[in-house]
Amino acid sequence: MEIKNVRVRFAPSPTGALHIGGMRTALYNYLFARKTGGTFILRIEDTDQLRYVPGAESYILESLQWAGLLPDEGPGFGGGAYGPYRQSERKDIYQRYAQELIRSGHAYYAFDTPEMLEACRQETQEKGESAFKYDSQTRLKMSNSLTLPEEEVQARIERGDPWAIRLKVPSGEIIEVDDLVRGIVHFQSNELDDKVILKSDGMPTYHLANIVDDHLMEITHVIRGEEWLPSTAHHVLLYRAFGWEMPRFSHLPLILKPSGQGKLSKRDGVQLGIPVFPLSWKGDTPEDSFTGFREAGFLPNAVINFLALLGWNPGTDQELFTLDELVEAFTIEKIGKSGSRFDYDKAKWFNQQYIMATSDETLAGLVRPMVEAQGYHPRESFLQAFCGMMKERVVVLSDFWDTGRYFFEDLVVFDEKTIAKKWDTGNKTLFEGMISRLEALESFDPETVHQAMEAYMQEKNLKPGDVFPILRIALIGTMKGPGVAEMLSLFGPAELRRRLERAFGLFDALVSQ
RNA sequence: GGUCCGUUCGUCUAGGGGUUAGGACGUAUCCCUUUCACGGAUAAAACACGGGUUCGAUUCCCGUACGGACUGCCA
Repeated sequence: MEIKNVRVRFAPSPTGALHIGGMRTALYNYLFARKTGGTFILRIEDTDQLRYVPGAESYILESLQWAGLLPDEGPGFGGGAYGPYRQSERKDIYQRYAQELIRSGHAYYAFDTPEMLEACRQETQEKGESAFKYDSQTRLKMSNSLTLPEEEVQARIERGDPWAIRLKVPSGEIIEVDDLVRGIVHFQSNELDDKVILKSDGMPTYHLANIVDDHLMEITHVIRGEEWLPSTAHHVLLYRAFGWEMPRFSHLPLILKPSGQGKLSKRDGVQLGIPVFPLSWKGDTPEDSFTGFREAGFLPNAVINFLALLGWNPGTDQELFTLDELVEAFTIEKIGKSGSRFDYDKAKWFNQQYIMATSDETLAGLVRPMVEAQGYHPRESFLQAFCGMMKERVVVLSDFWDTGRYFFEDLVVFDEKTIAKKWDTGNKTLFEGMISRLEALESFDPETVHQAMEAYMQEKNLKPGDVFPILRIALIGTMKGPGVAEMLSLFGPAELRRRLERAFGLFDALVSQ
């Protein structure tokens, strides 16, 4: 057999925001392409002008960019020999091939309007029969170029009557699909309906467009969602009708709702308050607007890592992967067959792991806009040190501000219970003595600060429990947070005196109430 | 309803004719510790059911149940 270069495509429809499941499909295609030294192609399937949503295509591009899954070919990415990559720009190509199918007897004109078909469906449903299907059993009762005389067909077409082209599914055949994930799947052609392949508006349906493009673009492997498995039989028929070689198919398991049943939908995101899209999307209505993983404070590598392991695993205990490591480990054979539930807790865990592994400098760059949006402009060294001591205490990027805001602003609320229990106005002079001692320090690194405190505490016969909780709350208002010496070091002598004196005043007021 | 796909701890999953059925998230407890986290340790927790095949099935086959996808001139 001829060995061809692998060419795979990610073919989303620009009907809205790109779902996280689509993101995973893109990822697996990307990984397979990189692993095999092949080509990763982006194709925009915009043959449905009714469902077309402006901005969706750029959303898809931005999502892929954010995730680091850049196509080798696609709209705006070159690869001229195979373009264009938007199906709406390939209309005439599909029409040519549809005509070829008519000539070879594999397809026919159908004049039945959507309204008439709807009536047929209604009727069978009311009679309690199984759903109406336009197939080898019923097509001779409908109005099409199989039942109408040749002259009538011509007359209708010339008159401008609307028509569509349907695939003429042969009867009595067994169709075999050899799926790389699922093995061999059989279909009886008698069960298949005569799918519309060219719509009355002159656009192809997915079925035709997908086969023609995959052939013309020399796609070798089709990796797509499981929802396509049932129509793959039609696709096989199309390849046969054209006499074209088929790509290999791999149908990916679905991503399921976090709880309950069914596949993950955008509704789950808003209902549970969790992101199910890579980036935020602003639709026409609040119900059609979503927060993305990026805006929820996730790092792209964490999302990629999480997604990669949802339905695939390398067969080892490794959980953390760089993109390059994923490429190295990825094989289609290791893709699972059953649907995977979307586990947001696991996603957060991945994010935390990635944040901890990110340098303070990089983190500061990500956190700065959030802090500045609040009106604070910390020194870079301060911000970096802040990120360094907070990064193992946050899960998403926004936590840096949410749980660390009191490093920038003066506290207005503090852990009153602990203060009521621990604060003794009479001890204030002891703390003031400690402040003076610290101010006299030549070096202000955490280690020196800590030693000075220990020495002072020993001198004055103070216990850690009498000192640390009070300082901690006086500094940032809460019992949660980095080590006290670290924080003192971060603030430096002047700011530490300011914060402590202000807080002690607050404590006095509280206790005297 | 019909067609197709699937089923190992709560979740993501490894494994595969003979295993104490392994790991991770989450949960609980403990250790580390000035707090919180991080890190470490321990624990509870799974082969849907019924028939075969076999000396032996969680693993192979067939049913059943359950779940899912598809069933548009949507993709």
